[in-house]
Amino acid sequence: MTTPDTAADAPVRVRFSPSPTGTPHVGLIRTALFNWAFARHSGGRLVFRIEDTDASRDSEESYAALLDALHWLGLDWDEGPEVGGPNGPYRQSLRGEIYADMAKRLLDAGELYESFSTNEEVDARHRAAGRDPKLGYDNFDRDLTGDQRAAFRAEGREPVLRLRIREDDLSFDDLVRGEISFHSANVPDPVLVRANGTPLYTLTNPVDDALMGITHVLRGEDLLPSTPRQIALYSSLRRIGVTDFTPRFAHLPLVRGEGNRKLSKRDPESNLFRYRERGFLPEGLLNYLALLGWSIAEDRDVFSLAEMVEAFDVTQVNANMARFDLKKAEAINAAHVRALPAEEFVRRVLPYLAAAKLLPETPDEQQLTTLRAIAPLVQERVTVLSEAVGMLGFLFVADDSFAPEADSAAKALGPDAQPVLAASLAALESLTEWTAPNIENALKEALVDGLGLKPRKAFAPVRVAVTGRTVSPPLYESMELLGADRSLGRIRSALDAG
RNA sequence: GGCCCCGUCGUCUAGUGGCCUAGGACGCCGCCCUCUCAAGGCGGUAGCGUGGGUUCGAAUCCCAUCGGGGCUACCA
Repeated sequence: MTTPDTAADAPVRVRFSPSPTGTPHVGLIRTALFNWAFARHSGGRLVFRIEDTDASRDSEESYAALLDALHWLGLDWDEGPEVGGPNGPYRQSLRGEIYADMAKRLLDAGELYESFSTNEEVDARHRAAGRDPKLGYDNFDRDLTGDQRAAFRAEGREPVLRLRIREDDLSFDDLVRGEISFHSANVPDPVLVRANGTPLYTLTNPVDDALMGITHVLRGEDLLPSTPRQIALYSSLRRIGVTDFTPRFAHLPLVRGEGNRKLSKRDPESNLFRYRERGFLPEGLLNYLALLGWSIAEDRDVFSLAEMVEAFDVTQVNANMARFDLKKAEAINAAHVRALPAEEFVRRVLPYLAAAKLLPETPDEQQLTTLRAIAPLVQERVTVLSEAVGMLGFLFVADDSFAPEADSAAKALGPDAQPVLAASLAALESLTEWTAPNIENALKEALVDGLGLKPRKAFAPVRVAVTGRTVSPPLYESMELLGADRSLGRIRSALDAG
């Protein structure tokens, strides 16, 4: 293997370098997370770089979305947009001069060459020689003479710049997969600069990694086939003195959708912000994403980011692809929701209640007190924060717009419910102290002892009358918080409706 | 087609030659608890793709085969 050595004890420098196209994808975030965890674990630095060299696909909205995503998740970076750093600018669209200069140096040194062949010509040559036309570029223009190049120019053709791959063996030792072998015969000289003079990813990515001193490249497996030509470019950059080492590579398994489906950027299932809207906790989603290819211990899968940082080791990452399983993601998230201190849960759930217009942006003390009291009861019943909206609606909705849900009413507020509601009302009206234990005793006495009903039958009508749903937080506590007047009022309404 | 990667319960995984008649988690099923739903507790379901080697011994190493995936742009 001829992989050049990495500077062995150089401090770790990793990077997250997405292209701003579309909405942030969960697979992309997993890559960001692993880079982040690797940097933090090793005490290294994380560079955040935007690879926007394709003006036709990149957008400012996507750029903003990327920043929004990382901020929300709490994944910070040491160099890059917003924080700056010694190797800026960190958007490739702003680094045109750097690439132009680098391309010139490489061209002057003979590491790049002008290529005039059209795809049709390459294709025709393959066919004429009896080769498979799908082989790709045939390195035809490598040794064009000055006269030949001038002749092409005279035809009005502008050349692309290709990398002259000199080494035969382009193998490397992948941190997650071990040795991976490529022979240059299968790696055509790649185009690095377009005919119009603008640089391609094939140039900008390795050049920036070199200029920014990146020691480890952690990225998706989809980029594995581009590694050999990048290694070749590194050799060229070393020869002209731009860098003196080649980074180590780690190709992370791809994240796929249900049923082995490809998780495309259009797929709603892949849209990070969808998880935020549903009320995933950043730490919950990140925990789940970490599980896609990595595990912290044999018998454990719920952990904090700090614990992940402590334990993360990229060489322990699994090489096979992982499917995104929403059920498990929710289960992991639910565990994080339950682990939240009650006060923190309140703080986190507030925006969701506000978005649903259940509470104002800044609730009053009365509302906060109620929310704090019910929080522990709701916390263990939701998997995502947005579920709290449906569960807490009955407490905050205005009385004149309160109405039991149709399904629930049909199930529990039929004719049979009338005597139950009447008995409940009678028992509760005589209560002097409106507390959960008293409510419980009164209802049990009236319904279970009095009417001889099974508990599960007995409380359903009351639950639906008061909370509007067959599924709610515990009934007695809910009624205590709602207050006697409102609770009794709702029972009377249900009675009248029947 | 070519090149490359991958192959343990349905899913995510532990496993780096004996600790494995394969462990955990999610899901699913049952029971317990119980005012609904959760949570919690207990139990269950289910897997080393196949065929050859190597070895006293293989989920672990090798080969083949089958299967899955990625790449194959003047996208990234």
